[in-house]
Amino acid sequence: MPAWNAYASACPTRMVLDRVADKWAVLVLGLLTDGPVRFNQLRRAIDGLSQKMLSQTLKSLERDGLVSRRAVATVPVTVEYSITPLGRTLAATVDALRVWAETHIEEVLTSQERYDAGRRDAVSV
Amino acid sequence: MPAWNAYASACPTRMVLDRVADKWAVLVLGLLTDGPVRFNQLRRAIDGLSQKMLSQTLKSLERDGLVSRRAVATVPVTVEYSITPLGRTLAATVDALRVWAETHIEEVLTSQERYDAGRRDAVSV
DNA sequence: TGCACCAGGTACCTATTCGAAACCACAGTA
DNA sequence: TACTGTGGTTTCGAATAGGTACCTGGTGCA
Repeated sequence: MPAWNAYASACPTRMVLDRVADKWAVLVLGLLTDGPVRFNQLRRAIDGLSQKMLSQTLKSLERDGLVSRRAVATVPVTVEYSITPLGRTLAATVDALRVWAETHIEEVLTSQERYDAGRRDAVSV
Repeated sequence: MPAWNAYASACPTRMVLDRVADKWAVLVLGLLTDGPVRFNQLRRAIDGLSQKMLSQTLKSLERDGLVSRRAVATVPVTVEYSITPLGRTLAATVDALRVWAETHIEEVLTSQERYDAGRRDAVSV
Protein backbone atom coordinates (compact mmCIF):
# COMPACT_ATOMS: atom_id res chain seq x y z
CA MET A 1 0.00 0.00 0.00
CA PRO A 2 1.98 3.02 -1.27
CA ALA A 3 -0.36 5.60 0.32
CA TRP A 4 -1.57 7.14 -2.94
CA ASN A 5 -1.01 10.83 -3.26
CA ALA A 6 -3.97 12.47 -4.94
CA TYR A 7 -1.89 15.56 -5.75
CA ALA A 8 0.52 13.66 -7.92
CA SER A 9 -0.64 13.44 -11.50
CA ALA A 10 -1.41 9.97 -12.81
CA CYS A 11 -2.86 9.00 -9.44
CA PRO A 12 -5.16 5.97 -9.47
CA THR A 13 -7.72 7.77 -7.35
CA ARG A 14 -8.06 10.13 -10.28
CA MET A 15 -9.59 7.25 -12.18
CA VAL A 16 -12.30 6.86 -9.58
CA LEU A 17 -13.16 10.52 -9.94
CA ASP A 18 -13.31 10.12 -13.69
CA ARG A 19 -15.73 7.26 -13.30
CA VAL A 20 -17.90 9.20 -10.89
CA ALA A 21 -17.65 12.16 -13.22
CA ASP A 22 -19.36 10.10 -15.90
CA LYS A 23 -22.99 10.84 -15.27
CA TRP A 24 -24.15 7.83 -17.26
CA ALA A 25 -21.97 5.52 -15.17
CA VAL A 26 -23.45 6.65 -11.89
CA LEU A 27 -26.96 6.46 -13.28
CA VAL A 28 -26.43 2.95 -14.62
CA LEU A 29 -24.84 1.90 -11.37
CA GLY A 30 -27.80 3.32 -9.50
CA LEU A 31 -30.32 1.47 -11.64
CA LEU A 32 -28.49 -1.82 -11.23
CA THR A 33 -28.64 -1.69 -7.45
CA ASP A 34 -32.22 -2.97 -7.65
CA GLY A 35 -31.25 -6.05 -9.64
CA PRO A 36 -30.07 -7.21 -13.07
CA VAL A 37 -31.22 -5.15 -16.03
CA ARG A 38 -30.91 -5.79 -19.76
CA PHE A 39 -29.21 -3.52 -22.27
CA ASN A 40 -32.24 -1.99 -23.93
CA GLN A 41 -34.04 -1.81 -20.61
CA LEU A 42 -31.29 0.48 -19.38
CA ARG A 43 -31.41 2.46 -22.57
CA ARG A 44 -35.12 3.09 -22.23
CA ALA A 45 -34.87 3.79 -18.51
CA ILE A 46 -32.34 6.59 -18.83
CA ASP A 47 -33.57 9.44 -20.95
CA GLY A 48 -31.04 10.87 -23.39
CA LEU A 49 -28.67 7.91 -23.23
CA SER A 50 -27.56 6.71 -26.66
CA GLN A 51 -26.75 3.04 -27.26
CA LYS A 52 -23.21 4.05 -28.07
CA MET A 53 -22.63 5.70 -24.72
CA LEU A 54 -24.45 2.90 -22.93
CA SER A 55 -22.30 0.16 -24.39
CA GLN A 56 -19.21 2.27 -23.79
CA THR A 57 -20.24 2.94 -20.20
CA LEU A 58 -21.08 -0.68 -19.53
CA LYS A 59 -17.76 -1.78 -20.96
CA SER A 60 -15.89 0.58 -18.65
CA LEU A 61 -17.91 -0.49 -15.64
CA GLU A 62 -17.32 -4.15 -16.46
CA ARG A 63 -13.62 -3.53 -16.96
CA ASP A 64 -13.42 -1.92 -13.55
CA GLY A 65 -15.24 -4.87 -12.01
CA LEU A 66 -18.16 -2.72 -10.94
CA VAL A 67 -20.79 -4.53 -12.98
CA SER A 68 -20.90 -8.03 -14.44
CA ARG A 69 -22.23 -9.04 -17.84
CA ARG A 70 -24.11 -12.25 -18.55
CA ALA A 71 -25.34 -13.22 -22.00
CA VAL A 72 -28.39 -15.46 -21.91
CA ALA A 73 -28.98 -17.74 -24.91
CA THR A 74 -32.66 -16.88 -25.15
CA VAL A 75 -34.59 -16.36 -28.36
CA PRO A 76 -32.77 -13.20 -29.57
CA VAL A 77 -29.85 -13.45 -27.10
CA THR A 78 -30.48 -11.13 -24.19
CA VAL A 79 -27.68 -9.68 -22.09
CA GLU A 80 -28.10 -9.12 -18.39
CA TYR A 81 -26.06 -6.61 -16.44
CA SER A 82 -25.82 -6.76 -12.68
CA ILE A 83 -23.89 -4.85 -10.06
CA THR A 84 -21.00 -6.55 -8.31
CA PRO A 85 -20.32 -6.35 -4.57
CA LEU A 86 -17.49 -3.95 -5.36
CA GLY A 87 -19.79 -1.82 -7.46
CA ARG A 88 -22.27 -1.81 -4.63
CA THR A 89 -19.73 -0.29 -2.24
CA LEU A 90 -18.95 2.44 -4.75
CA ALA A 91 -22.64 3.11 -5.27
CA ALA A 92 -23.00 3.55 -1.52
CA THR A 93 -20.15 6.05 -1.44
CA VAL A 94 -21.53 7.98 -4.37
CA ASP A 95 -24.83 8.01 -2.57
CA ALA A 96 -23.14 9.97 0.21
CA LEU A 97 -22.33 12.56 -2.43
CA ARG A 98 -25.95 12.60 -3.51
CA VAL A 99 -26.99 13.15 0.10
CA TRP A 100 -24.56 16.06 0.35
CA ALA A 101 -26.03 17.54 -2.81
CA GLU A 102 -29.59 17.23 -1.56
CA THR A 103 -28.64 18.69 1.79
CA HIS A 104 -26.62 21.66 0.58
CA ILE A 105 -28.01 22.34 -2.87
CA GLU A 106 -30.06 25.28 -1.61
CA GLU A 107 -27.02 26.95 -0.10
CA VAL A 108 -25.17 26.49 -3.36
CA LEU A 109 -28.04 27.84 -5.43
CA THR A 110 -28.38 30.82 -3.11
CA SER A 111 -24.68 31.51 -3.43
CA GLN A 112 -24.91 31.30 -7.20
CA GLU A 113 -27.78 33.77 -7.33
CA ARG A 114 -25.91 36.20 -5.14
CA TYR A 115 -22.83 35.78 -7.30
CA ASP A 116 -24.69 36.19 -10.59
CA ALA A 117 -26.53 39.25 -9.30
CA GLY A 118 -23.18 41.05 -9.47
CA ARG A 119 -21.52 40.77 -6.09
CA ARG A 120 -19.86 44.15 -6.39
CA ASP A 121 -20.43 44.60 -2.66
CA ALA A 122 -18.35 41.51 -1.99
CA VAL A 123 -15.24 43.14 -3.38
CA SER A 124 -13.35 43.83 -0.21
CA VAL A 125 -10.32 45.72 -1.42
CA MET B 1 -37.72 20.00 -0.27
CA PRO B 2 -38.85 18.42 -3.55
CA ALA B 3 -36.86 15.19 -3.05
CA TRP B 4 -34.56 15.66 -6.04
CA ASN B 5 -34.59 12.82 -8.50
CA ALA B 6 -31.13 12.18 -9.81
CA TYR B 7 -32.54 10.24 -12.76
CA ALA B 8 -34.33 13.25 -14.16
CA SER B 9 -32.13 15.28 -16.43
CA ALA B 10 -31.34 18.83 -15.29
CA CYS B 11 -31.14 17.62 -11.69
CA PRO B 12 -29.25 19.92 -9.32
CA THR B 13 -27.31 17.01 -7.88
CA ARG B 14 -25.85 16.62 -11.34
CA MET B 15 -24.12 19.92 -10.78
CA VAL B 16 -22.39 18.55 -7.71
CA LEU B 17 -21.12 15.62 -9.73
CA ASP B 18 -19.86 18.00 -12.37
CA ARG B 19 -17.96 19.93 -9.76
CA VAL B 20 -16.47 16.78 -8.28
CA ALA B 21 -15.73 15.61 -11.81
CA ASP B 22 -13.45 18.61 -12.22
CA LYS B 23 -10.16 17.27 -11.02
CA TRP B 24 -8.74 20.74 -10.59
CA ALA B 25 -11.64 21.76 -8.37
CA VAL B 26 -11.17 18.90 -5.95
CA LEU B 27 -7.43 19.46 -5.86
CA VAL B 28 -7.83 23.17 -5.17
CA LEU B 29 -10.42 22.47 -2.53
CA GLY B 30 -8.09 19.97 -0.93
CA LEU B 31 -5.19 22.42 -0.83
CA LEU B 32 -7.36 25.12 0.70
CA THR B 33 -8.36 22.94 3.64
CA ASP B 34 -5.04 23.75 5.26
CA GLY B 35 -5.56 27.50 5.09
CA PRO B 36 -5.76 30.44 2.67
CA VAL B 37 -3.57 30.21 -0.40
CA ARG B 38 -2.75 32.80 -3.07
CA PHE B 39 -3.36 32.42 -6.80
CA ASN B 40 0.14 31.74 -7.99
CA GLN B 41 0.81 29.61 -4.93
CA LEU B 42 -1.97 27.31 -6.06
CA ARG B 43 -0.69 27.35 -9.60
CA ARG B 44 2.77 26.28 -8.53
CA ALA B 45 1.43 23.72 -6.05
CA ILE B 46 -0.62 21.80 -8.61
CA ASP B 47 1.46 20.43 -11.42
CA GLY B 48 -0.04 20.82 -14.88
CA LEU B 49 -2.61 23.42 -13.89
CA SER B 50 -2.70 26.37 -16.28
CA GLN B 51 -3.66 29.83 -15.07
CA LYS B 52 -6.66 29.75 -17.33
CA MET B 53 -8.08 26.64 -15.73
CA LEU B 54 -7.14 27.86 -12.27
CA SER B 55 -8.98 31.15 -12.59
CA GLN B 56 -11.89 29.35 -14.19
CA THR B 57 -11.97 26.78 -11.41
CA LEU B 58 -11.69 29.38 -8.68
CA LYS B 59 -14.50 31.38 -10.23
CA SER B 60 -16.77 28.35 -10.26
CA LEU B 61 -15.88 27.44 -6.72
CA GLU B 62 -16.51 30.98 -5.55
CA ARG B 63 -19.81 31.10 -7.39
CA ASP B 64 -20.92 27.93 -5.65
CA GLY B 65 -19.94 29.38 -2.30
CA LEU B 66 -17.30 26.74 -1.73
CA VAL B 67 -14.34 29.10 -1.55
CA SER B 68 -14.10 32.79 -0.76
CA ARG B 69 -11.89 35.35 -2.45
CA ARG B 70 -10.17 38.18 -0.65
CA ALA B 71 -8.02 40.75 -2.40
CA VAL B 72 -5.36 42.24 -0.15
CA ALA B 73 -4.04 45.69 -1.06
CA THR B 74 -0.42 44.73 -0.50
CA VAL B 75 2.50 45.78 -2.63
CA PRO B 76 1.49 44.10 -5.90
CA VAL B 77 -2.10 43.25 -4.81
CA THR B 78 -2.27 39.67 -3.66
CA VAL B 79 -5.45 37.63 -3.69
CA GLU B 80 -6.16 35.12 -1.00
CA TYR B 81 -8.47 32.17 -1.50
CA SER B 82 -9.89 30.28 1.45
CA ILE B 83 -12.34 27.45 1.87
CA THR B 84 -15.78 28.22 3.27
CA PRO B 85 -17.57 26.09 5.89
CA LEU B 86 -19.78 24.79 3.07
CA GLY B 87 -16.76 23.94 0.98
CA ARG B 88 -15.29 22.14 3.95
CA THR B 89 -18.29 19.83 4.23
CA LEU B 90 -18.00 19.00 0.52
CA ALA B 91 -14.29 18.38 0.88
CA ALA B 92 -15.05 15.93 3.67
CA THR B 93 -17.54 14.07 1.49
CA VAL B 94 -15.17 13.94 -1.43
CA ASP B 95 -12.60 12.62 0.98
CA ALA B 96 -14.87 9.63 1.53
CA LEU B 97 -14.58 8.99 -2.17
CA ARG B 98 -10.81 9.22 -1.93
CA VAL B 99 -10.88 6.69 0.88
CA TRP B 100 -12.98 4.37 -1.26
CA ALA B 101 -10.49 4.73 -4.08
CA GLU B 102 -7.53 3.97 -1.83
CA THR B 103 -9.32 1.00 -0.31
CA HIS B 104 -10.56 -0.62 -3.49
CA ILE B 105 -8.11 0.57 -6.11
CA GLU B 106 -6.28 -2.73 -6.12
CA GLU B 107 -9.45 -4.67 -6.79
CA VAL B 108 -10.26 -2.35 -9.65
CA LEU B 109 -6.77 -2.61 -11.13
CA THR B 110 -6.87 -6.40 -10.81
CA SER B 111 -10.20 -6.46 -12.57
CA GLN B 112 -8.85 -4.26 -15.35
CA GLU B 113 -5.86 -6.51 -15.89
CA ARG B 114 -8.06 -9.57 -16.05
CA TYR B 115 -10.35 -7.77 -18.50
CA ASP B 116 -7.54 -6.50 -20.69
CA ALA B 117 -5.89 -9.92 -20.78
CA GLY B 118 -8.80 -11.00 -22.97
CA ARG B 119 -11.49 -12.50 -20.81
CA ARG B 120 -12.62 -14.99 -23.46
CA ASP B 121 -13.30 -17.46 -20.67
CA ALA B 122 -15.83 -15.03 -19.20
CA VAL B 123 -18.13 -15.38 -22.22
CA SER B 124 -20.86 -17.50 -20.73
CA VAL B 125 -23.20 -18.09 -23.65
C1' DT C 1 15.37 51.49 -19.68
C1' DG C 2 14.24 46.71 -19.41
C1' DC C 3 12.91 42.68 -16.90
C1' DA C 4 10.15 40.05 -13.63
C1' DC C 5 6.20 39.23 -10.60
C1' DC C 6 1.63 39.82 -8.95
C1' DA C 7 -3.55 38.33 -10.70
C1' DG C 8 -5.87 37.47 -14.05
C1' DG C 9 -8.27 38.15 -19.23
C1' DT C 10 -8.50 36.82 -24.02
C1' DA C 11 -7.66 34.68 -28.62
C1' DC C 12 -6.35 30.76 -31.09
C1' DC C 13 -5.97 26.03 -32.05
C1' DT C 14 -6.30 21.24 -31.25
C1' DA C 15 -7.90 16.96 -29.19
C1' DT C 16 -11.37 14.64 -27.17
C1' DT C 17 -16.23 13.78 -26.55
C1' DC C 18 -20.66 12.67 -27.70
C1' DG C 19 -25.03 12.34 -30.28
C1' DA C 20 -27.19 10.70 -34.70
C1' DA C 21 -27.44 7.36 -37.72
C1' DA C 22 -26.09 3.47 -40.47
C1' DC C 23 -24.80 -1.24 -40.30
C1' DC C 24 -24.37 -6.06 -38.51
C1' DA C 25 -26.51 -11.04 -37.79
C1' DC C 26 -30.42 -13.53 -36.35
C1' DA C 27 -35.22 -14.88 -35.60
C1' DG C 28 -40.05 -14.31 -35.09
C1' DT C 29 -44.20 -12.19 -37.15
C1' DA C 30 -47.42 -10.20 -40.51
C1' DT D 1 -41.02 -10.28 -48.49
C1' DA D 2 -40.64 -6.70 -45.14
C1' DC D 3 -40.57 -5.13 -40.49
C1' DT D 4 -39.44 -5.53 -35.38
C1' DG D 5 -36.51 -6.35 -31.50
C1' DT D 6 -32.27 -8.36 -29.57
C1' DG D 7 -27.13 -6.19 -28.50
C1' DG D 8 -24.00 -4.06 -30.13
C1' DT D 9 -19.89 -1.53 -33.57
C1' DT D 10 -18.48 2.01 -36.70
C1' DT D 11 -18.48 6.33 -38.90
C1' DC D 12 -19.39 11.12 -39.32
C1' DG D 13 -19.80 15.67 -37.80
C1' DA D 14 -20.56 19.22 -34.38
C1' DA D 15 -19.61 20.99 -29.92
C1' DT D 16 -16.81 21.55 -26.15
C1' DA D 17 -12.82 21.33 -23.13
C1' DG D 18 -8.50 22.80 -22.33
C1' DG D 19 -3.53 24.06 -23.31
C1' DT D 20 -0.39 27.78 -25.32
C1' DA D 21 0.60 32.16 -25.79
C1' DC D 22 0.07 36.96 -25.43
C1' DC D 23 -2.17 41.07 -23.20
C1' DT D 24 -3.07 44.47 -19.17
C1' DG D 25 -1.16 47.38 -15.43
C1' DG D 26 1.18 48.69 -11.52
C1' DT D 27 5.79 48.20 -8.97
C1' DG D 28 10.31 47.01 -7.37
C1' DC D 29 14.93 45.89 -8.99
C1' DA D 30 19.17 45.95 -11.78
